[in-house]
Amino acid sequence: MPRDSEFDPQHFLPYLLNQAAEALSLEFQKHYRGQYGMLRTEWRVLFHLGCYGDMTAKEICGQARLHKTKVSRAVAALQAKRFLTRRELERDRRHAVLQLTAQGRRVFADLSGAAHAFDTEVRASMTPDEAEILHRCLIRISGFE
Amino acid sequence: MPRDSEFDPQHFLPYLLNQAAEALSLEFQKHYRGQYGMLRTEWRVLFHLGCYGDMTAKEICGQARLHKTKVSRAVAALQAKRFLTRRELERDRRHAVLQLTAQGRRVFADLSGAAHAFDTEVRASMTPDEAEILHRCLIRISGFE
DNA sequence: AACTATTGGTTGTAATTGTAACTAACAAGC
DNA sequence: GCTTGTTAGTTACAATTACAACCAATAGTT
Repeated sequence: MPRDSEFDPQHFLPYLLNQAAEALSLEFQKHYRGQYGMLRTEWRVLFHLGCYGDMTAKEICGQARLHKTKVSRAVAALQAKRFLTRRELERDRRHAVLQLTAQGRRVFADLSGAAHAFDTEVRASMTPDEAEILHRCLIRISGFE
Repeated sequence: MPRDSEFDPQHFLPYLLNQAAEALSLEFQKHYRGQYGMLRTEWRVLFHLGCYGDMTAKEICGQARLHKTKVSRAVAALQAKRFLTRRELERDRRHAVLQLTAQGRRVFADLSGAAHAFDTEVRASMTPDEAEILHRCLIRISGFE
């Protein structure tokens, strides 16, 4: 019996958002973890490289809003799995452009297909209007503007 | 330059949700972490106890959807901080009812006030309609029904 | 060139979390 | 009473993450 039905965890946005995010992430994990033994950050890095093309670790940090140590370790893991290669730039050897291998691209194709299907399924529980508003709110909250 | 503007991380719900949840959680952390040295799970447990009254760890697990080990550790930490006490039930000594101390209630009052203000501020970036739809979608996604 | 600052990225270590195995209390069947 | 099964909660250990210190390459200054 709630003492204060006006404001409880169910109405606190950070909390609710966390619950929802957790629920979906746990569900989708099966695909990248079960099939390819990847961690969440690895999947994200792969997703970014597949969607936006070759880029450096730094660029991924910015785009995906991931800390550089997380990206660094994810890249090392993806490289160990032969999903990507790194090519140092001649003009500045601090940078290394990351590039999916043929195998990496196959994995990306598989997972992004699964992601699309998953996304479609989740959206099936909403009207198009709701989906659009949800998207708009989330973008705004994330601070992408 | 996106290769496939139809489907990218920005349109994948688990991803977007994660970004949004992360952004808000990081922001609100300041309150419970900075002021009271609490961890996220500790804040959640405190929040639940404050909102719903005394209950056992098991009940918190169900309500807050937290694993029992997380709750166990959070309770130990909150107890060490003198924010709650545990009272074993006579009829079944496996259960222990958790109860906020006077100090715990003060902390709860402070933090739930901050939470309310924070929530109000976030909602200020949306129309009431948007807020309501967002809430509905998140509840649905979280699987609370 | 030599000196300092900055940048891209890595690594070490401590803190946190997840998983599974465990303990203690109770319940049910015999 | 003695097994066997369940349940509430804890603990041990492995996996993951965060934070800070670090290294190497480059840029800027003198």
